[in-house]
Amino acid sequence: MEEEKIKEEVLRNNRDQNSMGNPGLLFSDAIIPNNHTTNLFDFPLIDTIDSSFKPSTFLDLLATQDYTPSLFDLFSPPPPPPQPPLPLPSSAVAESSEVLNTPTTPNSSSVSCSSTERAFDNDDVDRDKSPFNKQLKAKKKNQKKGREPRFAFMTKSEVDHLDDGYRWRKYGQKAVKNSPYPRSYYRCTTAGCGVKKRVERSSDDPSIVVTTYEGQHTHQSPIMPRGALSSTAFTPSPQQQPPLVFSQPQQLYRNQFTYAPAPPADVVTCGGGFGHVFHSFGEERRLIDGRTTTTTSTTTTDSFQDHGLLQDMIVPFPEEKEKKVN
DNA sequence: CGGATTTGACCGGCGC
DNA sequence: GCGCCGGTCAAATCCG
Ligand SMILES: [Zn+2]
Repeated sequence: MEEEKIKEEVLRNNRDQNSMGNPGLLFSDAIIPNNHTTNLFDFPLIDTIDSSFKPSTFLDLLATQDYTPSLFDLFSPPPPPPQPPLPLPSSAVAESSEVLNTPTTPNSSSVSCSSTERAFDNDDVDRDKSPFNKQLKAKKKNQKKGREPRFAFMTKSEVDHLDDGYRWRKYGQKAVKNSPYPRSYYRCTTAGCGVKKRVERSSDDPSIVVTTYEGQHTHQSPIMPRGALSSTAFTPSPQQQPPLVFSQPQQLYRNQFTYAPAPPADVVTCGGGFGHVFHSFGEERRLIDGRTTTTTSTTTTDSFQDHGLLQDMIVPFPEEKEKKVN
């Protein structure tokens, strides 16, 4: 299966080259019409994620965050960097996800955004299982703008399935309206963990995968620290056994790094122009077929000037990776 | 044989 | 009220 994906990606790549007039421009082109601010970035993204999102919602969620900081605390554990077998020479990447790994690989770029948060809601799954009705189970969850924490990751990768260390079961796939690529819906297979995730490729940049996580895992990643699947005998992750949650309510990680691989400055970060809580975290990297992808996600809290941040976090990568040769 | 995918149908919300 | 749309379910299927 993966192979297929790879093939697909290859195809995509071709297509990309063909149809894309400006491959150099990454999402910036799509997402940020103006090289003006970061806010813009956020908006579009969210819009994409939530069809009927609208600024109000955005506000709402932000407000929520601001309103209940403790919630953050509750589920703060971001997708712990599973750190797959990454033979990266980088120094220790270590512990904090916020610590941006050193750009070991050329092909990586990332951006992120986040959204909503919601308190614990009992998911009442009392779906009626009437035999007569074909399927009348409507999940009453919040279909629209529920209040669960959501984190969107933009990853530059050719493969959809970035191994984030968790086990996912696909439960649906739908065509995305404005995109030739479908969106896949996954759910964490761990019992008691209702974390969901959807993965879709950017229509503008086939090489970018947008992964949206919903909820927080109530468990550690199933992947074992000492690798089994990794042929590499070395364990990248030092010790990833935090209690469960970060006890830091305000994890103001400044991890807003973005790599600018080829394009010098189309990087973007998300910004919350509303001046609210900022949240961030996460990063996943995967080495694929010689290609690495990195993702980072962040959210913002205070209205900040992405300017400075960007500057700070951007790691210009002059190195031109060997793109796929084909 | 068990678990993960696939895939078409269905559901609730929203816009018109 | 109807149709569109995103999201989910579940039966069938696939695969190790
Ligand atoms: Zn989970």
